[in-house]
Amino acid sequence: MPAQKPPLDPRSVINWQAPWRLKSNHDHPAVKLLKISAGTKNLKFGKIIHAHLLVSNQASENNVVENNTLLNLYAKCGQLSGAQRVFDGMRMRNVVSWGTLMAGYLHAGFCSEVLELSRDMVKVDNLRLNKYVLSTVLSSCAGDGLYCKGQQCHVYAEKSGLIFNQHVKNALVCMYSMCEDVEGAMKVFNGVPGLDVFTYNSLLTALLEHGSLSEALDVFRKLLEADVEWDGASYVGVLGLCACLKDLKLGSQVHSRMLKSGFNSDMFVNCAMIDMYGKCGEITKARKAFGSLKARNVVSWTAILAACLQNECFEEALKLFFEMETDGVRPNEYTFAVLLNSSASLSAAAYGTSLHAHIEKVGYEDFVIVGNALVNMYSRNGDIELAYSVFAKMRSRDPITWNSMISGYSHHGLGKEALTVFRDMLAAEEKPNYVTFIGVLSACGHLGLVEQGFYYLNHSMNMLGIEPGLEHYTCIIGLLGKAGQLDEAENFMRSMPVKWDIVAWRTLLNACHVQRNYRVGMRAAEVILQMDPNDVGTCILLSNMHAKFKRWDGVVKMRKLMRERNIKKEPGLSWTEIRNNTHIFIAGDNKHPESVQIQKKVRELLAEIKPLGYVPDPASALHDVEEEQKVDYLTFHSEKLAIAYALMKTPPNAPIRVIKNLRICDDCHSAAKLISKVTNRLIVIRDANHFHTFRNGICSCADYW
DNA sequence: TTCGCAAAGT
Repeated sequence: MPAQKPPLDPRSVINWQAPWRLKSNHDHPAVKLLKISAGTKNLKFGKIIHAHLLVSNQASENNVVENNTLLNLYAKCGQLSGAQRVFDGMRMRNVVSWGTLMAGYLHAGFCSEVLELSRDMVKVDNLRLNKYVLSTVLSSCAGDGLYCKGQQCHVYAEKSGLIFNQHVKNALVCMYSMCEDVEGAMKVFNGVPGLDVFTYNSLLTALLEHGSLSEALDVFRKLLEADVEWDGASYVGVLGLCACLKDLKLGSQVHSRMLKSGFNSDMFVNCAMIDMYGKCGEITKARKAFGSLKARNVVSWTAILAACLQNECFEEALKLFFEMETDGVRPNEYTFAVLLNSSASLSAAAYGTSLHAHIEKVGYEDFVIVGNALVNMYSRNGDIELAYSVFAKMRSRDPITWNSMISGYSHHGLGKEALTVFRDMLAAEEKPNYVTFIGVLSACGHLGLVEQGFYYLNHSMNMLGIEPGLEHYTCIIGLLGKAGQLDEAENFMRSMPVKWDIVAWRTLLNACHVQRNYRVGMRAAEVILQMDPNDVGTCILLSNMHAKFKRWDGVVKMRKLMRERNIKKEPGLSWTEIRNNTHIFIAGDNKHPESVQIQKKVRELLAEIKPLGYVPDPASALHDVEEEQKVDYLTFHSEKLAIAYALMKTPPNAPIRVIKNLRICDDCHSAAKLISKVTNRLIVIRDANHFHTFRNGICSCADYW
């Protein structure tokens, strides 16, 4: 029976007149058209062909190739039920039929169904996995994080020799990367010869995502040696590497390579370029890259916003945000996350709050990254209660959400609350990571839980396969120091095969300062000054310590040393936000228009707290100011001025929030405690390291900071 | 019949 002429575009190159003359099924015009429909995802057109086959009685449940093509059409177009119907109706099936259906499920995100199908394929039709099916199964393992299944596939790939197939190898590398087994991924990468650009790209991207920078650099070097041609994804990956390394030189080289190879109009590559320049501190070049874009989308706008904020061009960022909206590009969750995070590092509390309102108005509050950024913003702005209320309301959370809350509580000295959230995290079956334990260990520090801290370090982390790092060990120093076990802390440092940095030794020195252990403190200071003879913080702490022990010769010696080496401390600065305006105070400052009233207010406050036991601490005298300044320095430390001003300008009962660039000194700390009592105000001071929440005469840090 | 890429962060 001759084929009917279907209602088709006459320009079609297919010969409809004489299909019977064609020998192979593969060349059947209907099959060809179905392939075209699938390739262009044109379901409507494909359905017409399908209907035609049915009407003209050409459709046959025995024609495997034709049915596979049909199956592929529905699978590609995301019509899983249609694909499944075709599959179920086939009397004869081959590996391709199974593979096509599985690819459909994979694409729609039904990874476990893919694994089920692969089992059925072996069991029901007694077929073996080929390179296509194995790749699809591996991708499903990657998508669902099914590490063990993925490893079984690896064994099968080795045994069957399919591992030498490019796609299988790429899928394996990808599986290991997605299951966070960097070593496994690198093993396949290094062990099997013959890599293509996809392998490099997917491995590089995955390594960057997991922060394995040295391995990423390794892969990058091999990519250069391999002399394979880069595609867009290679540029994106390599630029991402430059951004993480903050390697401007390498980034510029990649830029010129990109210009030569004609990838300069690729949107993805250009966004990565803006990001790279932003992260490398080259805001001018980031701006230039953004300016030369032919089209802008929400990603490129967000990238330039982030670049501005990272480089502290705050006003420009606000201007750009406005421009973006007038340009008709709507901000999305990433844009809001960028803005929130910068208002957190700025501690622009009022801006953060107004952003929150805006976000709720446009309905972006349910995105995890936005929730995370809100938790972070409120916590960093000193409002841990609001941070928690956002956290509690979040519908979905990721490890960052939990970590932000745990470390937020820890920074605020709320160890008990931090550990409660940690327990909730475990109960929610979220896997803690490297960062989680930094927060957990510092919470143990606040609570003085030495044994528990060591248990987390030695057992819990080990069980979870998390290798402790310098930050964890430094938490342990803090933990021992806080518990007053300074000799133990020092022994721990001297016996562990850890490359301690200045921060770790300063943690010990600080503990000695608080616990008044002159002996260990001097030894710690000696080590630090060997590492960096000009470490300002240590010189000051050391001189304070001498003063505490009334070793005035030591104080004089330190002062002399600092003068000789021209070690200048940063001037003490405090700021507070009142009705959207930020007021900055410098110790002993009389340039503020209301400085007379402010100083009067400070004197009043100090007189008020004197009966409660406030005694000026001479050891703190030089904390906030240079020695040469002939001011009543103790009285007019910057945080005292800020507190006094906030008390003058805010309604009774309103909490007071102050940020200070240095550590708060003993004197201001005890004054703030008593002021919170006599004025019945909540006072939150964020200093260089901690949050101090003063309430009714007590500080959240329990006088240890 | 299969795969990878951009903006946020603790």
